[in-house]
Amino acid sequence: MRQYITTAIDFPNAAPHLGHAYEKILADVIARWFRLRGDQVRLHVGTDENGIKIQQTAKEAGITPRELVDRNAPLFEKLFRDLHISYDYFIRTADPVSHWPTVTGLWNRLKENGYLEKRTYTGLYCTGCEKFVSEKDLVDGKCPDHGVAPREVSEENWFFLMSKKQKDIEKLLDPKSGSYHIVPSWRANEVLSFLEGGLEDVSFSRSKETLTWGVPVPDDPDQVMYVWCDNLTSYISSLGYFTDHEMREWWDDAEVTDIIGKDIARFHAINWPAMLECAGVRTLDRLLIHGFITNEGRKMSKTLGNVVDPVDMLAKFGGNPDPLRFFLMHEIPVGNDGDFSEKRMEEMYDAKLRNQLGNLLNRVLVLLKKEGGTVSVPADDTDAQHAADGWKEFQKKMDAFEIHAGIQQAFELVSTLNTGFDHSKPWKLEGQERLDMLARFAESLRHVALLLLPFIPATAQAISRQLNVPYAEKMLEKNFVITDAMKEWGSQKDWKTVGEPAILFAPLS
RNA sequence: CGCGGGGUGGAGCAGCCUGGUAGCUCGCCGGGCUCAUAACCCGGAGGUCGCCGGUUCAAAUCCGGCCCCCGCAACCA
Repeated sequence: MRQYITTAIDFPNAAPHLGHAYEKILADVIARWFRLRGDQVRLHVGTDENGIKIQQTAKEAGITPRELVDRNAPLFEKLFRDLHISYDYFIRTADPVSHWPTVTGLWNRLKENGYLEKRTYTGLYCTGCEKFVSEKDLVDGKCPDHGVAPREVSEENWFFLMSKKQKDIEKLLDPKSGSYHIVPSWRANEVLSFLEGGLEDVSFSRSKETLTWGVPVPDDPDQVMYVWCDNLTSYISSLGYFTDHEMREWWDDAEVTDIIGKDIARFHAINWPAMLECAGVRTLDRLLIHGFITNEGRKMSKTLGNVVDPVDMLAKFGGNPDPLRFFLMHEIPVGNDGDFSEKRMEEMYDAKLRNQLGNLLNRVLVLLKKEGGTVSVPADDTDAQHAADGWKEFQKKMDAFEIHAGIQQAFELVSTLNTGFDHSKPWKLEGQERLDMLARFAESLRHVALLLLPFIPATAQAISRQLNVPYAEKMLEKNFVITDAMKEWGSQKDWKTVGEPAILFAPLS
């Protein structure tokens, strides 16, 4: 099966923060899981570089919008690489070559199909908000967020006639019979109740006076495209849609999953499929909506100055992204908001990664090494059944996008193994009995490493290398699949010896 | 009646969809082990699962009502 995973493209008016990191880690874990189960995967990330806010931020900084995005977009790309996000394509919407032709193509199709209309619109416009505001939103005649009075603006804009799509979108999102599914299902409520209120037409362009930094509207030199037509279209521009290098197999013949935050759920659930349908492109299959991350219980915001920099979190662990990946995936149920706390993260690092996982690996390997380091996993029906049941349960959770439950299961197994290790006291056993017992723990750890592979890939490989399992070197390749044989107890007949034990996670100084 | 989420031992959270011994991390008290990264294991104290009512043999879980907190709507993922 082909899987195309799209994520929200990020706004590069400033450096990335923890929220950006969270979404990409979540998407990456899902992408990795799909690959590991044998799917072909394409993971899409990028930056949303057009718009008035970029224009303004650049002006304040005394640079051009181009300079601003060229300075910030690489920060995102570097962060994603440092976080081990296995993306396949990084799109930049200010790129006239890779992005714009598709946007123009989509626009033309919407227009040809009668879904775009030019209208005169008069209203109060706040440049800070980049939108028309209604009078009831104002405080003392001023925008409450920007403290300035909006000015009355009358201009001609293109509108996307989304109201025509009310019935179609209702049908598409119907929880029972629709083809577009929202995960987790409870997140659909907000979208569905918004739909009940009736869809309105959407402003799709701005006059060139207010917006210069964006995609030009075809055949209308005074108009520049507004965010949604431009931004959402990145998901198919990266596939070359409406150009001579279309990769339709990644859309038409793939399962398409869009991963985004709750703030923009409405646009991705409604506007995007509406646009696609009107342009004659098939709609997507799944919308995964994640929550937001608070810092010590408080909303992260630039004004409060409590934004967590993911680069700091990487540096704290010597550049290893796994403690952060582990924390975010283990602590935040998919869809829910989650709280980040540096103290809590340190606790979890010590308790789970260092003391439970790292220490277990070490005690097994050290004892095995003392016996010469040979491994021969004894056949055992009970062990085999446990392994099979565990994998079945794990797959069920992962396939249902209960990512947190998947990683938690892996760590429950680690905990069980620690208990079992103490109870079976292999250090007191002799000869073959001792070797057999240790081999069982080594084999269990082999399974643990495979379970952890989507979440903390570098660590999973490090464990497998120390164990010296035959496939260890291939685990991080994109075509590596967890085969049925690998899930089977004692299946690795070529696995004869273990490698050198080494500290997996060092104490934080 | 704008929309959504939440209220579970000292702290932070899971469980609720698919009712049936209330679980996890940290902290506290005591014990064990000595293979291991001052790590690991066992036991204990601490909970009227926000409140009231209903359904049921059985409710943290389902239904109704109420109280309180937070977010969105209105820069920020």
